[in-house]
Amino acid sequence: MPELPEVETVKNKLKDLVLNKKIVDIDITYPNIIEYPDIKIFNKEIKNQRINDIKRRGKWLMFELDDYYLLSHLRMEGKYIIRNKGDEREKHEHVAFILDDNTELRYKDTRKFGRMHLLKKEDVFNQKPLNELGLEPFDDNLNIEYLKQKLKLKKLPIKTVLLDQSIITGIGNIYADEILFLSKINPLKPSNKLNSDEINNIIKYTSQILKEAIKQGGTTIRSYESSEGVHGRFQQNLLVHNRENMECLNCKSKIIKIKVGGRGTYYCPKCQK
DNA sequence: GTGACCACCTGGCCGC
DNA sequence: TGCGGCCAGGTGGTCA
Repeated sequence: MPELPEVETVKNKLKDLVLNKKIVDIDITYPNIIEYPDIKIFNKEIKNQRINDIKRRGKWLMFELDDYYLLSHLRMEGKYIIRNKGDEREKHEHVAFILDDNTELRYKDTRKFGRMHLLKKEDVFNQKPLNELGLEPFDDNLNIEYLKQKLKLKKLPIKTVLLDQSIITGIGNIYADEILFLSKINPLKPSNKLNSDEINNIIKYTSQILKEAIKQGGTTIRSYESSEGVHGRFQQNLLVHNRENMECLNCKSKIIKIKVGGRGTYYCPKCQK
């Protein structure tokens, strides 16, 4: 499932492939992917827009066009692929952006969870979905005062709160487990019970883990791979996630799996009291 | 305002 | 071997 490092990897890969190309046509076979605006307007407005840059905010890919930003969230299994114009459409390829060099940028999403928005450039940061996002993990403003303020009213388990994109954006289920393991915090601990050292550790390890994951090209787990079939290597670095019944790399206890807020959560009961 | 629950989806896995 | 049911999970919507 693409989290921040995977989206960053996709962004960098796509920049090599589609920058400065013009979208001359579009073919959408699963309209629900288009969240905003109405699909007829989307179809009309995106034509003849050039892809001038690709950015990222949290888990959102931002294609900077002439007049608009095309925002794309990959959710669980979304990926982008380049094909030649007219190549047979493969299963699960729901959107084809036909480019001016006789290639097509295709959005493929097995589970159809991904969503796209087309927003006027001047509006993009002050309307949904970007205006609801919290700080980037590498933002200098992500400090103990900020996080303490955000956590003090939250009684929910810290694992659940780490997944709240309005506080820190970009953390998903895999990296939340890893951050809490390194921070030696039990995922069930109520957020408002964390002390300053624990909050500091979360800030420190969030940045450290995500930076390392970006360096490794993200994590390839289950069905996720980035565009063009690129596999991330960070899964080799995972300390607890997906390691149920295996030995803790720190204390040799058994890693256990529980549900927190409905999410599969892995942790070491001895290291994370 | 907060928190719990559900829907969206499909493929993989497990038990029978 | 084939079938049915459960599970995976990011996000938004609804309801208490």
